Amino acid sequence: MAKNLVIVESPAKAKTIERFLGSDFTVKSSFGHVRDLSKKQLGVDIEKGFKPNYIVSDDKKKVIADLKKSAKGAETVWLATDEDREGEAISWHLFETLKLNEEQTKRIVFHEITKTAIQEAIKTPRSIDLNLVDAQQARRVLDRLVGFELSPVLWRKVKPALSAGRVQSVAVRLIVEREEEIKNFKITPFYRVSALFEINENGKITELKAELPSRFKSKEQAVAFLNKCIGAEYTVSKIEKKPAEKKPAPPFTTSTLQQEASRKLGFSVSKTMLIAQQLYESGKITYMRTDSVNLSNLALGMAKKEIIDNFGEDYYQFRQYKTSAKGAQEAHEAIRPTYIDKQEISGTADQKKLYNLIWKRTVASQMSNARLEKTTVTIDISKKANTLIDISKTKEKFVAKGEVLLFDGFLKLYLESLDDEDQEEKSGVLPPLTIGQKLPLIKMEAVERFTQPPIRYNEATLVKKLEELGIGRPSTYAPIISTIQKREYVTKEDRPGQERNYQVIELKNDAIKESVKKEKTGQIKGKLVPTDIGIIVNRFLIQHFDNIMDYNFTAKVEKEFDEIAMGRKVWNEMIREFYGPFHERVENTIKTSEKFSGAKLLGQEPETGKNVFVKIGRFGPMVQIGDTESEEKPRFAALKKGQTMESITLQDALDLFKFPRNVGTYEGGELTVAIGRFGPYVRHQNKFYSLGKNDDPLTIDETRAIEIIEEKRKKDREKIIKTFEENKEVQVLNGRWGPYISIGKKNYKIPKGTEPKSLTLEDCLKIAAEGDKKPAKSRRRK
DNA sequence: CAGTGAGCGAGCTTCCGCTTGACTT
Repeated sequence: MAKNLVIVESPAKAKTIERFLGSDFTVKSSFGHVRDLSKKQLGVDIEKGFKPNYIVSDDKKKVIADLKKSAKGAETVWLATDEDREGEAISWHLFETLKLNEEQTKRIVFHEITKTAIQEAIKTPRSIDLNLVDAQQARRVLDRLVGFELSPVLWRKVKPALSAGRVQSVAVRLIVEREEEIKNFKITPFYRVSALFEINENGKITELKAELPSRFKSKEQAVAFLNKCIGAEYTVSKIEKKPAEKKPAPPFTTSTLQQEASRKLGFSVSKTMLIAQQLYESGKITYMRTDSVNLSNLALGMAKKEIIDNFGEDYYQFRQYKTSAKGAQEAHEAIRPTYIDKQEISGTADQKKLYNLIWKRTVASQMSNARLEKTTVTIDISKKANTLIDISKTKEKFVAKGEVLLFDGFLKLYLESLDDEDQEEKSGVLPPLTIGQKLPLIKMEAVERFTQPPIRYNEATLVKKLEELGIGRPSTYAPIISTIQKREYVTKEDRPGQERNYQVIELKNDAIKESVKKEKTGQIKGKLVPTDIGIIVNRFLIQHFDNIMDYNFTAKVEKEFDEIAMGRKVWNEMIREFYGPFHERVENTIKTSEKFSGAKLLGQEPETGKNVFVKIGRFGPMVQIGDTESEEKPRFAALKKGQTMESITLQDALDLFKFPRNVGTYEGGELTVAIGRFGPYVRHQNKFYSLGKNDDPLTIDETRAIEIIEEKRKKDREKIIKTFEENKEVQVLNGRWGPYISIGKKNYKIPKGTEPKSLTLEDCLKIAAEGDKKPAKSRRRK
C-alpha cells in the first residue's frame, strides 16, 4: 500500500497525475460528488436550521468503500479536487464520509496538470475552506427548497409530474418570451435600392455593385426614386480608405465550444459533450467542462512554437484572455489540445472534426490580428446638364463598400461563425476608381424586403444566453436542454416555411419594369419552441413566483453565496431569509389560487349551444364540451399532435369528437378509427394499427384501413426470424436494434458472432438463463 | 402502448451540479 493517497474527481485526471507522482502515491477518483441530499423527502431539516440530510447514493457506495480501504492504508490523504465551490465541497464530503482526521488529511489544488504544478501543490497544502463549503451547501439547499416546493405546487395546480427550478424555469421563460416577441412582431415591407455600374478597367469590363443606404417605406416612393433616375448621370464623388483590424476569438470554454460545434459542425449540445468526453478520456484534449479562457504557460509555449514554426514570427502574438462570463469559477484551463503540436489525431470522423476545431481555435487565439483596408465609395446621382430641367444632385447617394485583406494573421487558420442566419453579403475587392469618374449604369433595382422577427433560440444560442445571465454551469448546460424537452415544456422543431411574394422594380435602358418574385420565409431547423404546457406553466410561475423567475435571481443569490464564501455571512441565515417569504408564497398559492388550466373559450357547439373550451388536463392539452359545474358530465378529447391551444379553431375542436369512427368491416370485425395517446389508429379485433403520417383520421375509408392492417401484418411476419413448436413462448425476432430473443415478456441479446437463424430452442433458453443471472438493470422510464 | 379528463384519496412525480458507466428491444 502506497504511503500517499491522492483523490481527484475524474478517473482520467487520476491516471494523468499518477504518472507525475512517484511510487509513493496512489491516485484515485471520487467520480464527482459522493453524497447528496436524500431524494426521498425534502432532505433538509427546516426546523433544525436547514440541516442537510446527506446520503451516499447506491452507485457511490462502491466508490466510497474502495476509497475508505485505500485511505486506511495511507499515511496521508491528499484531497485534490477542483478549487471552486463544488470542488471544495467534494473534498469536505470525502473528509466526512471517509471519516478522515485532520492530521492525516491535506487539501491541495493545482491549476494545470503538469509535473511542476503538482509537485508545487504538494509542497503547499492547506486545510479545507469551510466557508467555501458552506457557500456550496447554501447553493445546494436553496436549489432543493425551490425545486421541491415549487414542483408540487405545479402538480396540484397545473398537471402532475411537472417540475420547476431556479435554472430550468428561467430557461423555459426565455423560450416562451422569445416566441411571444415573434408573435407580436409586425412584419413590415420596405424597399432597398441597388445599382450595378459598368467599369472599364483598361479595356477589361467589370461590374460594381452599390447600394442606397436609405430605404423606402413604400413602393410608390421606390418607383418615384427610380423615375427620378431616368437619364441621370453617376459620378464618383468620394473615396474613403480606412484601416481596420480583426482579433481572434479567445480559446474555447464549454459554452463557446457548444456554440461553434453547433454552427460549424451542426452538432447538438449533447453530441459535442459526448465527443469531447471521448477526446478527454483518450488524453487528446484538456477538461471539457470549464468556464475559463485561460491557457497554461505550457500551452502558451507550445502554441508559440507551433505558430512560429509553421507561419513565422509575424503571425505570432502573445495574448492573455480574461473570462467575462458572470459567475465563472475558473477551476480549469480553457479547452485545448493536450499536445498542441498534434494537428491531426486518429479517431472517428466526429472526433477528428471536433479536435480540429479545438486545435484551430487554440492556435488562432495566439496569432496576430488580421489587418484590412476598408474602402467606401460614394456615388452622386445627377441629371445630365443638357436636360436644362434639373442639374442639381439628388440627396440620395449610392455607396459601394470594399475590403482588402492586407495581412491575414489568425484568419489563416480560423474565423468564428456568427449566429445570425442571413449574414450581410461579403464585400470583396473594389476596382480602382478615381474621384470625378463617371459610371455608366447597367441597371438599378428596387427590391421589396421585410423586417425580420427575432430569431428563435436553438440549443447552442440558449446556452449562450444562459451563460450571459450566469445561469447554469458548464456541467449542466447539456442536461438543462434535455430536461426542458423531457418535461415537454419545449420542443426542437423543423418547419419547412412558406412562400412569400416580393416586388422587384427594375430600371434598365431608361425604362422601368415591375415583376413579382417568390422566396421562402419562416423555415426553421432545430429551433426551440414552447409547448402549450410550457407556456401555461411559465405564466403560472411568473404570476405567483416572479422573484424566482426573475432573470437576475441567480445573479442575486450568487452574490450572497460569495459573501458566505468570504465568511461575511452565515449560510443557513441566508437561507432562512430567503425561505421565509418564499415558503409563505408557496402556502398562499396552494391555498388561494384556482386550478390553472389556461382554459380558453373557443365558442359553442352548434347543436347544443354548450361551451367548447381548450385547456390543460391531467394528460396534457384537451378540448372540453360543456361546463364542469353543470349537472351533465362534460365530454373530453385530447388535442392531436401538431395542434396547439394557441392555434386550434372551434371546428378543429369539434372534429376531435367525431371519434371513434366506424369506417367499415374486415374479416367479420369492425374497423374503428380513433385518436389515442400515441396518435390516430385503426382498431380491429382488439388490435391497434397506427395510421400513417399522411392519413387523415377524419376522412380515412375502409380500403385504406384494410391496407394499413395488411401492411402491419406483413411487417410482423418479417419480424419473426424463428419460432419453436415445442415452446411457443420462445421466439427469435427482428427488432429496432437487430435480432433478439423474446421469451414471454422478457427480451435477451444474442451474443456477438451467433447466427440468429441457427439458434435452437436449447440455445435460446441457455442465453436467457445467462441473461437472468446478470443483475437486472434499473429500468428507466422513457 | 392505445376509449384517460369531474371528485374522492392512495401513492407517485420534483431540484442543481459534480462525475462515468452499463447496455439497450
